[in-house]
Amino acid sequence: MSDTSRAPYDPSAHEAHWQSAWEAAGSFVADESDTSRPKYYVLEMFPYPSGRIHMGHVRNYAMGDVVARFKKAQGHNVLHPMGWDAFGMPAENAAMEKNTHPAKWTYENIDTMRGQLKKLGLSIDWGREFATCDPSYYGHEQAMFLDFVEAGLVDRRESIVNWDPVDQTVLANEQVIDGKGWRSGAPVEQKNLTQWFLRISDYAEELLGALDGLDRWPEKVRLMQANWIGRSEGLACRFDLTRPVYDFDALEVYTTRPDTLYGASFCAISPDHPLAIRLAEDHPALAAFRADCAKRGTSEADIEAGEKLGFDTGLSVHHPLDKDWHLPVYVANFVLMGYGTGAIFACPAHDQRDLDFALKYALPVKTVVRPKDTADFNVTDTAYTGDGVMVNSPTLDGLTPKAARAKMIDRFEAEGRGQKRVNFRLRDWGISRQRYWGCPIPIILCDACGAVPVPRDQLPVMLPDDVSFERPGNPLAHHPTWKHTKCPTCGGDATRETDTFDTFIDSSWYFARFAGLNESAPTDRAAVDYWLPVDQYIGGIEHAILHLLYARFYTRAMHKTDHLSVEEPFAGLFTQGMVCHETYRHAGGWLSPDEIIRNTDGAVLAANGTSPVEVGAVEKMSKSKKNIVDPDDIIARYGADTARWFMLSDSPPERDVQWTQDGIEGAWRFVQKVWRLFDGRDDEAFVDRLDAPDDDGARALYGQVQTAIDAVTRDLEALGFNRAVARLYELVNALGAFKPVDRAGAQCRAYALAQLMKLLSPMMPHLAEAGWRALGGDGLVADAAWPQADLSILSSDEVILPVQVNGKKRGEISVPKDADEAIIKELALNEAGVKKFIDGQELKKTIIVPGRIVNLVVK
RNA sequence: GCCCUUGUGGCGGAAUUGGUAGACGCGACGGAUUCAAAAUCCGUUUCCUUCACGGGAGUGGCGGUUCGAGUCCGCCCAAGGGCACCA
Repeated sequence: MSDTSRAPYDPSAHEAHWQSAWEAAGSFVADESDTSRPKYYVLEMFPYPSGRIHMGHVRNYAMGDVVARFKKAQGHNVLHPMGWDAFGMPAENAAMEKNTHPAKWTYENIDTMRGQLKKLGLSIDWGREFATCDPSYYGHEQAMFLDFVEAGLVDRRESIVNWDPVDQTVLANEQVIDGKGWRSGAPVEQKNLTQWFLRISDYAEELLGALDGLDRWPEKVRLMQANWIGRSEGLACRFDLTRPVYDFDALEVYTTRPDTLYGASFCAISPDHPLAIRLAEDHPALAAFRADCAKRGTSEADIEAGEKLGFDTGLSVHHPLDKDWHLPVYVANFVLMGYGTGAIFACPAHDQRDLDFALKYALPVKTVVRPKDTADFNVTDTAYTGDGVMVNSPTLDGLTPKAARAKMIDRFEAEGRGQKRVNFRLRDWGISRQRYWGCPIPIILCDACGAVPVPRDQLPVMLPDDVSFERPGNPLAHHPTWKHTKCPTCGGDATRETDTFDTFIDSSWYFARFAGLNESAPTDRAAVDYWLPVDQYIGGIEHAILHLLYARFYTRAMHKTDHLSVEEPFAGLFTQGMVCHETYRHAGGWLSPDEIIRNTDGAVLAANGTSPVEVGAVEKMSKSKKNIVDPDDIIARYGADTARWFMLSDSPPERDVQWTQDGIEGAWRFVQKVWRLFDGRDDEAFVDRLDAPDDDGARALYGQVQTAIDAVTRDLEALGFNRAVARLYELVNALGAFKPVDRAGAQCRAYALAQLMKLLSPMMPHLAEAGWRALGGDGLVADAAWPQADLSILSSDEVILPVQVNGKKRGEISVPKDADEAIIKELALNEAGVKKFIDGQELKKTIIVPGRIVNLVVK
């Protein structure tokens, strides 16, 4: 063995080399015409081109890359594409702040970020890259929208939006801060605009029911979607007004608790209910109340947790089951117009919101459900919402609430005074955005003909380049010529729709476009039929509801319009956690990690001075807190493999991970440790297959290799990257400790190293290639097959069984694998440590779990 | 307010799903190597008790089921997430 200690591993000398080698070999080019292998589609949520990649991207794409490389090694035909979710507000904000064009800003960012991603060594088929702001993408999106219009999937109607009167723009909820526009500071108005909607609510039942089939989705995401869809069953019925006002003679009420009708106390309508609006015209006090409600938050959390406020209209309604029972009608801030009918009857005893309201306005509280096994029960300050027995309710007493609900619905239906109704919380998807940097809605508005689709041969409707962001409002609407056109139907003067699509539309079908870049249609049918559904989709939990639900709906819409044949886009979903970092703060504000110094005594100081720094909470990396580590800096210093390895180690992938300097240094040391395994072993030939050696030491190493292959395979199968990392540490430690004493030992070591490189390759692809080359392996390890574990060697003839006395471990015995229970019992009773604890006591029971454990129960 | 998730050493976390709690990594401590340092290598490291052998306790808290509970059940506490135009 020659003494050929190598230089430390220098990633910059290797990584670019292997990246070009993969590219030259076409290792990651997906080929849908290859039917010899099962397909596997791995997709990570494509990034918004915000400027530079961040550690969250590194983590997300490292995980996806491990899956892609692992599946390829296992013999799958893998599709692993990448593109850009390139439309959206940040580009317009940049245009306003930096006086640059959104397209220029976006495409420059894409160039930067593509370069950064390539440096990570991801196994991506870059030949399929596109950005959603490419006309070649959004043109197809427009065509598909027209298909949706023809298929009856689209509506145009009025809807209320948050309107910033100064910026002349619609605001997202998150842009409304304390009722004011985030940029202008002007009080936000509620404005009615005519907008386009996709009829996702038609699919509510279907989208809910199909969740059950998504068995490779996190339970949490399925639950969030189910709650979002919010299916409920209830009764829709009329409460007649005791005296009609204007043209209202009744309230249409929806309730999920018809069983509690005899506990009714009052009725309440939403501040946005037509009756409330009409009444407010004649009653200034009510108008003021409505204005007050509009200023408060509209989110469910705001409403539920906030103070319940009401306005007594002075009107009353007949109780539907008792003409002489009159209930007062309030306008109440906790009743939502967008849900049900915007009018409720309230049973305070069995709904906390109603109870809060009733106590505040001194309205009656009548208990109609009592818990089982309680005789005397009356609600005072906590509503009772549990199961139980009906009381104080003629015809219902003694029934369960569930049975009472059914009985009431039957009765109302039989008497023709109401119907059972299934209601959903899910509302139609408003897709109009009054913004420039999005896909233009391909519609022409004509005074004579209404909304007319742009003729197909005029697609795509391109965004104009020459726009100005100096005036507030939508640049498309201000453009001197863009919107003026002729009506395709009547030929008269008409204007284009100046709204653009919600960018969630762009991300609702990009996975289908990746399957094949068809120039003449949105999808390449053969390609989408082959590749879809996505086998493993990976992204942030923040997309649990909207993006994933919209994509599920959109896939169904594409199915209906014959653009693809699946209904569910993502067969497997994984949501990874965030990358967090400590925060640092001193007198001058937040400091970034490279602006601080840690003294040997642990004190933290600002780098350019001695001012003490307060170490704050570990939080998601964000620009505002400056707790960011730039992937480029890390790659330059440690290389992509080290960065990837650290992002995969330590924390379970679904949980948040904390970035630490110690952690990245640990990963770096591991890289070097693996590289040192190759020191002084350049004489031995490449060994990829080996029978179990006879020599004890080599045999043990061989066994450890098999254990590692088996464990890493199962860990990667289950996306347990952190566990796979731990297994590889063990194998490397074993290899480091192994000193071959003869030729057979050296061969076993060469064999172990080759298997290690294959196991390491999905996570540290560059180092694995360098090691594979050092071993003299054929071709690229990226193209090598995944190893198969030979587990037969691990089954030894003797097993070690722990022995418990009364459930506490007191010793161990080594027994033949197929020993019968009498022998095991005999050995266990005589084990020295065990004996002490059973001496002089009566053995009451012996539990022997074969191959697992022995438990002796004494008295 | 409603719905959900998570609580294991100094830290990140393992634990074949009811069977030896603390794998693996980080940190810390001790040692080897070195003129010295870095790097590397070898140990120790849940807590309490004991000179030691050993013993006791222990997976947020309190109960329960079981021969056996981190794992299952009930109640409680704490932290985090979601609850309709950010992507």
